[in-house]
Amino acid sequence: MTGPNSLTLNDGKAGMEGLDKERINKIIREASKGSKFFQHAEKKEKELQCKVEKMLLERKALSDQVIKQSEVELDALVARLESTRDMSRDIVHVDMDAFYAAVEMRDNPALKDVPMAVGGSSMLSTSNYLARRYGVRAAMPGFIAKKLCPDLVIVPGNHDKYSAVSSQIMDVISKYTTEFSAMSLDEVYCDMTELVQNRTVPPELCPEHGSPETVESATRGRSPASVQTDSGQSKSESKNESSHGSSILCWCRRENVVWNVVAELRGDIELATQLTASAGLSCNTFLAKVCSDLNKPNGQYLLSPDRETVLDFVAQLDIKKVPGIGRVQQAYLSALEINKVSDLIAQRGVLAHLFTAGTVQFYLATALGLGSNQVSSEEGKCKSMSTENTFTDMDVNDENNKLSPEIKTMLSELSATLANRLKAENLAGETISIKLKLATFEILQRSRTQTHAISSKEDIELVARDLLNLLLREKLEGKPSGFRLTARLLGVRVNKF
DNA sequence: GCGGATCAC
DNA sequence: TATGGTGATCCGC
Repeated sequence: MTGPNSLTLNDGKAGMEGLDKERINKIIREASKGSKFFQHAEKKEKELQCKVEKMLLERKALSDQVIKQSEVELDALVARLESTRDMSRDIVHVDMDAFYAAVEMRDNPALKDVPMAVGGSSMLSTSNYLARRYGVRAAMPGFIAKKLCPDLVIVPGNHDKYSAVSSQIMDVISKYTTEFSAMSLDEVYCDMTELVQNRTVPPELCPEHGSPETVESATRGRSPASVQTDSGQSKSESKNESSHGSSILCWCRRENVVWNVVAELRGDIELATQLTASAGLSCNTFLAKVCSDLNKPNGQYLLSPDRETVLDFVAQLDIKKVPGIGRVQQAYLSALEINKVSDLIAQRGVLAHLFTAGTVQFYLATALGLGSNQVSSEEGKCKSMSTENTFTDMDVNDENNKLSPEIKTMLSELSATLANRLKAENLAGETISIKLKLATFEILQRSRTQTHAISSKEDIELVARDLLNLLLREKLEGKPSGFRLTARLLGVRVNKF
């Protein structure tokens, strides 16, 4: 009933189907119990439950009539959103399979047949598929992972190496299209539209310009053997199901081409890196991303650029697979018995009263299968830069309630690091923020906007120290003398470049 | 503009 | 023993 939280397994990742969640969650809770992290997570969980219950009360107060009224109003928005639908682009989401773990397995064959993860005892970056069978996954502390899987091998990460491999991957992709953008070292959106168009035979020259049957068999005939045996091929057969009429045959042709282009791209990535990638092929980034997960690992899935096909696809989609819907949204939605994307449309009249206009619009766009269809553009410039560090618990104030020397040293180091990074990109910003995570895991942030942009270590440190002083004074208000504010993380950020 | 929250990777 | 770092965005003041 209650949604996932920081103390339960998030099994949304590929390779984690059919696990014994009960048992795994018990072990996770057992390992966490009593810790400050656990207490904080429990507190947050209770707060969320309260908000959910408050929302349910609001829901109860809504009359059928007022809901109906909103439905009608929202139908205008749905129509407006529908009018923006553009299925003309071939957007591909390429996602490396268990990237960091795969690199380590490639370079050390002894790791190939054992459950392993990359990271340390306090945090894992990723795990291989064997480890996922035990519930071991990214963002899980290593010591808990060890309880779930005592034989787990944890290898320290090597970011420089992953970065170098990532460059190789980008090089391969750039041979296909210049329109791509990397979301991380292992995840890229590509726009293959031009390439597909250049490779597509015009319909009048297409020899299979006959029945959908003909095209279907021709599709198979032209596919290289490696593609036919691809784990995604069986799913892809549905791509021609809704083909009617000659204009649709054109689409089939386009789908066939993009399918083969992406299979070729994945093959080239594997040749260059000995690592496998999965891909989602669709007409916008939202759908492509969802699709890239469906035939993981080492597979691809194509969703036809056909309105009915897209609507059917998103309707049955699990709400937690939607990028942008995290554990909190999921808690709200599941309390409303919204578990599939189709439920969003069915309950649109309710949503209108419980969420902001922006959120409702996002939900409706999602239910229509709409999303961005440009991958690069959109101001690739960064808008903020930050540096933060977690350390063993540290007093923020000294016996005179001034900033402790340790915290001042930390602030100085962070300011220097940030100033160097800013300098490397020739950036300077007007707004300075500090972030403090207390030993209780509570997070506090303070910021100030200057009248001019700054970038030097000294300037940043001066403002940041002032902010930290103000925060300390605020937090010591009404506290007995001898009270110590204890922190586990300090961060500095610059923005408004 | 600010501070808290949420989300992704 | 032990629960990350970076960047973006949104909401309600």
